[in-house]
Amino acid sequence: MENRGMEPKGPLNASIVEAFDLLPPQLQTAARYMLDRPDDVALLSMREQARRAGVPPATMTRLAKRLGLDGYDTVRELYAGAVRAGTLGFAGKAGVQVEAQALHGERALAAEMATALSRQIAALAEPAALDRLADAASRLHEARRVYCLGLRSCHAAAWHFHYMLSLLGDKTVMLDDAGGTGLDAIRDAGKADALLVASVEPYARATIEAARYAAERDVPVVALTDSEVSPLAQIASNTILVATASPSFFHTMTPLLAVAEILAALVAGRGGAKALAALEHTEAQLAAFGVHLPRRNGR
Amino acid sequence: MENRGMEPKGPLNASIVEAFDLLPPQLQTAARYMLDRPDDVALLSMREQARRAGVPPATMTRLAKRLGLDGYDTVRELYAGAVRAGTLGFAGKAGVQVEAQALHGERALAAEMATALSRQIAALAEPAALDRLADAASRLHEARRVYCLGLRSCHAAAWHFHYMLSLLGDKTVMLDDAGGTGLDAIRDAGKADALLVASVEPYARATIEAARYAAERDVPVVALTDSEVSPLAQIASNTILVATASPSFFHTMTPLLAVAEILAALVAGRGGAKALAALEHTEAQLAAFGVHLPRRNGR
DNA sequence: CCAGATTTGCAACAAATGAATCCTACTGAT
DNA sequence: ATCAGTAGGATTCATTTGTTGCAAATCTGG
Repeated sequence: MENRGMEPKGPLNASIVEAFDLLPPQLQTAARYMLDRPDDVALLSMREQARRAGVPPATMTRLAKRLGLDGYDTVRELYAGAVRAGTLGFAGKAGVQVEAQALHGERALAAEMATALSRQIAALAEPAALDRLADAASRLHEARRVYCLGLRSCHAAAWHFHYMLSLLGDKTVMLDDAGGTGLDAIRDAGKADALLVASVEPYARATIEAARYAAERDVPVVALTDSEVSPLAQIASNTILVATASPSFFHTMTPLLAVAEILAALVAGRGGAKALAALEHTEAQLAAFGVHLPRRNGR
Repeated sequence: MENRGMEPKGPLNASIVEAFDLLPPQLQTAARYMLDRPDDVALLSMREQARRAGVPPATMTRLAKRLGLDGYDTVRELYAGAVRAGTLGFAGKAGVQVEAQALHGERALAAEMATALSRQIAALAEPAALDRLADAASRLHEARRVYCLGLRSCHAAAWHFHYMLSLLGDKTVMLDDAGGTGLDAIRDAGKADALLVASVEPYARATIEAARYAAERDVPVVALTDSEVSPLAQIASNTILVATASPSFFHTMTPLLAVAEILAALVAGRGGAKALAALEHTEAQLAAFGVHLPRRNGR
């Protein structure tokens, strides 16, 4: 993040991209950082950027020279100029832009979807929503095990939540229908566990039934759903509401995923240093398996 | 610490104006400079600002303390934050909220994540991004079949794209590693097909290799990735960039899902009435199977 | 496998930064 | 006229900054 954005145009992006392939690995990570967070380049000291990029300070200087500039100060002046000119500005304008300049057809739809999503997600920062998120995170944190359930359109969010927490340990269990075994694993859930369940209209019967089953067994149910009066909301002990309306004729699941990610982050945050250690352990394991392409440094 | 939603410029403007009359002359010139050039406050060193304002450096420090802050570094951090968020206006409202009403700990993190996501997604409405989305949609629409690939953290987005389009017919094929069969199905892809592939840092080796394989066979590759210089971007014929930065220590996949949804909507839109008919057909089938709860369900 | 070139990290450096201190100049009330 | 009390400037100090030199590590071609 930071900010940074979908297409963070830095003044040097062109040069960087062009030279990138011929750059040695460390310089690539530095270059990459500059591409990813142009506002940092303008606002932070060089050493601080080096710290965040995970390279020694010298690398930043070397990169600057490699790009044909005098030193890193020159780089920063360039990016500062872009900030002043508003070239770096991400969105914001976009919202206005969409309404002002008449976009037509496909582009208009895409732009409308993007701005709609943006608003819906921004709504999650409202105090009421924050309270619900914090409460839910607390429930999930206290649970011995968290069962994750989401079918059909809600599968992506539930699965992703499970995936994120699985990086920190084996606290979560994904409930899915693979192999026709149904959602049997929910039978193991007890009072000390919790069920994270996502469902939006039209509510999948299997989802609701599983949630009901869990609730009857006094398993705390954390529901991600689309309405205060959804069948899930009535079962659940915690409910988080997400918007699903969209300019297209599909429902959107993006706010749902956003909530899933925020919840996962909060739960992980409660884990504190232990969670971080677990994450590093996982990463080390993955690295040992060669799952990922080599990345010349961490962070 | 009052905050009215949308001050035109600096985050301290209100405090400054309020205190201005009671300020000694030299501090006033310093204060005026801060009011006039908020950009400089964020981008220049304190001494440099003092130089330009025509006051000794000490004055700037004194002004900062006079405003109730620790020192001038604090001032600059504030203005830097405003540049990151404020210059763009729009969802920044919530961001201001975070700073204004002292949110602490968990809620603050949640709020920051939400606003960051909101901004990252809003960035998708920028013209450059819209172009890329439209081009990619065109590619996918023309393809006979669309193979969808995303492993690990990118699985959710790839799967959801597949799911959405699967509601409209069987044009898409999901490539996953289930059952250890690997990504073999990609072998069936040909020139007339397309591969939609998502991968962000750290790039999963299998994903990149599969994409490379496809590209070598002249299968058009539409890449959803996080950087212009990601290994995917170099392979792909179409690239769409998404932000993954997040205040939490996880990468966020929400913008990725947003792109997936927008793409699916665009592709569906190109299908026109036929797509809609297919959707209704699917829904009828699902209803026949009793997959969903009856719609009128409340209370 | 090795020589040669390149890349990389560390330590050192001078220059700058932001803040603290000291001291003079000024104010206004008595 | 005196004398607090503040303002403002210069000086100083401990940090931090951006850069460079050098040696170890790494890669490359023969």
